[in-house]
Amino acid sequence: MSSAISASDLEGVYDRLDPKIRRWIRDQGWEELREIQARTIISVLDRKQDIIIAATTAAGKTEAAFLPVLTSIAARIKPGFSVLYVSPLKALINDQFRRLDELCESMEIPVVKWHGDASQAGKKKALAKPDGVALITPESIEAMFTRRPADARRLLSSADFIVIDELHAFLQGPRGLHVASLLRRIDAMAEVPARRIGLSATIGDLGQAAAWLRPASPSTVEILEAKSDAPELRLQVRGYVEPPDLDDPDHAEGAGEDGETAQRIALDVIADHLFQNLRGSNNLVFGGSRRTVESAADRLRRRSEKASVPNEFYPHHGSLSKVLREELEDRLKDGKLPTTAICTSTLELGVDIGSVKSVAQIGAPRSLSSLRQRLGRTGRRRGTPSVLRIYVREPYIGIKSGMLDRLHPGTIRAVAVVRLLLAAFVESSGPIPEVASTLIHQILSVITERGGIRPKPLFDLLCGPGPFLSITATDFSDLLRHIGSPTVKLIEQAPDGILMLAQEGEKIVQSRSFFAVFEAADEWRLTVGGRTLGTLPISFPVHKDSLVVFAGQRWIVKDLDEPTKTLVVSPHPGGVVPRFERVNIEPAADRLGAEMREVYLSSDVPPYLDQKARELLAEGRETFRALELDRRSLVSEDRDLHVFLWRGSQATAVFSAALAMAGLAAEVHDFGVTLDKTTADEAMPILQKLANMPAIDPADVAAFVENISGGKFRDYVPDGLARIQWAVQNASLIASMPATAAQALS
DNA sequence: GACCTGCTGCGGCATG
Repeated sequence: MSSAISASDLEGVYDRLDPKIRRWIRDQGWEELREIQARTIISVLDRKQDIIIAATTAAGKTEAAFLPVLTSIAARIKPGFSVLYVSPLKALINDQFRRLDELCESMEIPVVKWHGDASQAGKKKALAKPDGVALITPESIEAMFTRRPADARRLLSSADFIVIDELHAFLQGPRGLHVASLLRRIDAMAEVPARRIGLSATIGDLGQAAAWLRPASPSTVEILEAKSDAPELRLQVRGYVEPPDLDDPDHAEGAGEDGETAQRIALDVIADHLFQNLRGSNNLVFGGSRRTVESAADRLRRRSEKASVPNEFYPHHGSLSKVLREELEDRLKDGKLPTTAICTSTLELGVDIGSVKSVAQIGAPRSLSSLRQRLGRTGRRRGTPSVLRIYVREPYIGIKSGMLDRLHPGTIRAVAVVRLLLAAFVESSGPIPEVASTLIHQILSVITERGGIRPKPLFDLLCGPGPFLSITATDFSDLLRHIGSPTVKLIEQAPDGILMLAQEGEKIVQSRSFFAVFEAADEWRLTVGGRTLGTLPISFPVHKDSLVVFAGQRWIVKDLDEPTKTLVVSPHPGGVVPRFERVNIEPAADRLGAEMREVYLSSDVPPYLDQKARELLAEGRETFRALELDRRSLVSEDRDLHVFLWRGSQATAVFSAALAMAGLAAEVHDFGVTLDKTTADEAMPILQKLANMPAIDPADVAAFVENISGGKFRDYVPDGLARIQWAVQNASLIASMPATAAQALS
């Protein structure tokens, strides 16, 4: 629900703030409140609903929320925290603490950082006299519930406001389910449930966000959207073709031979361009994978050495040690030395690194939500444009090349993504396969918190409107029976019906790693001179004298200690870029698939393409026309059959499951699916049958999905429940399958 | 042909 606030309402808003806050505002040198701030002040002070504040990164959302929230709690004397600020990142809490501490000090409102790295002293003080604002992570709330339940009630149950920062980060994935469940449990303890305020920059579907924030009554959530004047966007899409006879481009990337004699792969040429254009200013280069980040950082450092200039290019990703990452973040924020970070998605969210001159992407992105978040890092000062460069790598086309490569999907996707960016499209969130796994986590947590609980109150506490709405009472009792069975032993039931932890459950809950709903893999720790550089996957083959590229430099393994999983390394001129595992790809929305088709059908040549990208676009369109893909969807190649669907990754996966149900094994890709050793004559009757189905029972399709359950506790999820959840979450996509099959036949 | 995120309580010791 959006509310109109007239100009006359906005007058006098400033005077409604606490005098000490007004003074702080004057001290900041602010001349006026932003409109979003004024509107939030009115909503917080005059109304009672929950609020979502959707505004660009630099719009002052946090202040918008905290100025009226602090005004409203200034006179409170009730013990317990008045405000909980929940953040997905510790670093964000530290940034926020710096901004809030001074303001709150003048109001004599205590602020405490409550996360794993925060000082024990601060937490102890808050435990003794809980009051004011707590800045906390979801995992620390979980820890409080399970390790000190009495304190959790005392500290959390009387909050007036719960502020959720980076709300969009919680709309997807198991961690979002986790936070939503914790909020529900906090409400259940409270006499009066706290008002919730969600802060976010990019949200594709505000209705979805409102439903997350207040599941029982989404329509009551007030949505405050800032009309932002987006800065001028300067963008370029650059095309690169890998050299011929590159059997294994990955290996070539890893080997990093880019001397004059060796074959120069696309990344070498991209590195030249980055080196020439980014030196002298602060920039972010998003590499897409840790491997590409290390490869690019290594190349850029060597270019600096060769040119005898100080290196300005440093890698940043999740496997690098905190110290190395913070050194780079400080260097960016400080702004004294020109700095370019080559990063994965680590520098996408929140953490304060100041404004950068440009953003580059190696590889066409798939997520508009991510891309917008990344772009938000540039053009933050008034009058400065946002600068975006997308570098696309395409395989060399020879006689043996397949038609999917000849369609140059990377180039087409880059154009499609830019078109959707300009159309202000942001994807909404899709199914979450970790529902049942996360419910098991919360069942263990509540039993630990309460010491024991009967099934009915447990169901009422966790299920119903909220993250586990799709779990019925029957599903729930089936799940309890399964995890209480003698073979699983997570829980057991006393003769009086009370559920308690059993042997395995005890073990899981006692571990420190219980608090997070996501898993951490076993890793090697790389050290040099006693200093930790970061971690490598345990599967990376290492032995004494192995060479490795890491943290943007080259190393040789001097020693390895198996029990502590430590590698001692020292600098070395050679090195191989490690693989960091994983085989998934970033999901694409339905709209992106459709937009790619539009790009093929259009003859428009966007001015932001460089010469090579123009050629690749033209060649891709030529292939599209030659294959008559404007008119047909089934194309045979050798003994395989391609089915072009032009849909997103989830719809394509569901289609593949529907085909499996009909007896056809399919491989999924960006365009649709490929049927191995199948002719069009063989496939058409099956597609026809699918197209003619008046209704498909989702359960029938679910039966053919592999690896159907996800999450940390997936091994404890009964197969039947996993399939029911998949069917429920994908019901509307499944219902669209006959139409999709008919489309493929037309 | 992916990425990211988080962490208690206790004993023992040094320091102010």
